Amino acid sequence: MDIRTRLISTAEQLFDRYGFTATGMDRLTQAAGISSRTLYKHVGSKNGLMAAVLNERDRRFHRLVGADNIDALFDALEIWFAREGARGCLFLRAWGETGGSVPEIAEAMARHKQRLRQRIDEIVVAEIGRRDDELAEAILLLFEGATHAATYRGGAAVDGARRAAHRLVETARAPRRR
Amino acid sequence: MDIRTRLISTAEQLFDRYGFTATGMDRLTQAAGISSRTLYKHVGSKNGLMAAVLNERDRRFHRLVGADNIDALFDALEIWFAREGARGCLFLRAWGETGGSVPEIAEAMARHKQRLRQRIDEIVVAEIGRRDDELAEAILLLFEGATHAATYRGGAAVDGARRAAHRLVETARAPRRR
DNA sequence: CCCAATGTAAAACGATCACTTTACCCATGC
DNA sequence: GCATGGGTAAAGTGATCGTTTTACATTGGG
Repeated sequence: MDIRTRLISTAEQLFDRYGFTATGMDRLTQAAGISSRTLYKHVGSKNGLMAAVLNERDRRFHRLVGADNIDALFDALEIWFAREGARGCLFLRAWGETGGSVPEIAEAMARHKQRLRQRIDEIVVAEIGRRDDELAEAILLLFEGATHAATYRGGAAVDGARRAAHRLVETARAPRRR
Repeated sequence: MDIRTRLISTAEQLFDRYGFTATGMDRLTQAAGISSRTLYKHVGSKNGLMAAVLNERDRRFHRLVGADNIDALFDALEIWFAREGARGCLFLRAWGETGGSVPEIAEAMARHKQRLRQRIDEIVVAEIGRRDDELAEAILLLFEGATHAATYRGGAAVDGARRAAHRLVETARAPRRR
């Protein structure tokens, strides 16, 4: 495996499991099986590594969440949690641990969340045949909620989010008479 | 002001703004205006301080979220964010930064989330006159989603969650004929 | 009146932090 | 046939980490 890929992948795992600040560079180089000199040649700094991890995760996330309907969206989330565990959104965690003051990290998070919202917009159009900002916002909130509630409620959180999303889609499809 | 109260209150602010691990004890003692010896007499350790901060926050949170209807619930969240800013759930952040391996912190988070779920159960009963686990779960997810989405979407996230919750309450009040 | 409690200031603890440097190894390619 | 690029190991950088210690001030109650 490519050395940079291995570095970023092991860093992602350690950051996710133990936190960013709490994970030292020694532990990181040892787990990745590379020297610290090589690490700094590749990513420049710890912040650079964090940003690289986030950008790689964003790519991987959107490769998985590629479908165009509600079920596929929450199925993807369920698969993700089954594979890697649920410890909250890594982008928000990185942003929080750095106090929002590291530009590369803040930007990575902003990009990720913006893309997520776009994907949900597309799903809404595929589901009800037109744009609906209120519905998209609600699904985003359910997705975000499931991401974080899954840390303490497990997979049931994803089920609940999927069901609620379906109900909201139904009311959006056939708006109540008044 | 009582010294312990001042300590925990300033610690809460610093932890929230800059992260737990990134906030050193020196910075903490200086901001609180106390010596490190006094700090350790009061809370024993940094983990002890973190747990104390979380437990105090839980008390404060439930004092604010004391109402028994949907609007009051999300109004409380909006007021909270206006007062203190939105940087994600501090309980989840503490749990994540410590890798979930500090018992006092994991327990503080578990208690907090359990109480939140109970409060929402009560709100559901007050709104529709009976228990409804699916509805309560959905509202919890919207609340959790708003808490985290507000970090990057601002107060609009709370509005969206409130509207979605109202729609779900409506469908639960008058279940669709089939 | 003084003892105990509670606070301060400041230094020291060893460990660990992110990061750099020094010195060396070993392929590949002109 | 040797320079060069990319890697290693390991020591060292000064700073900062959480925590403890030493020595001293203040104050309220028996």
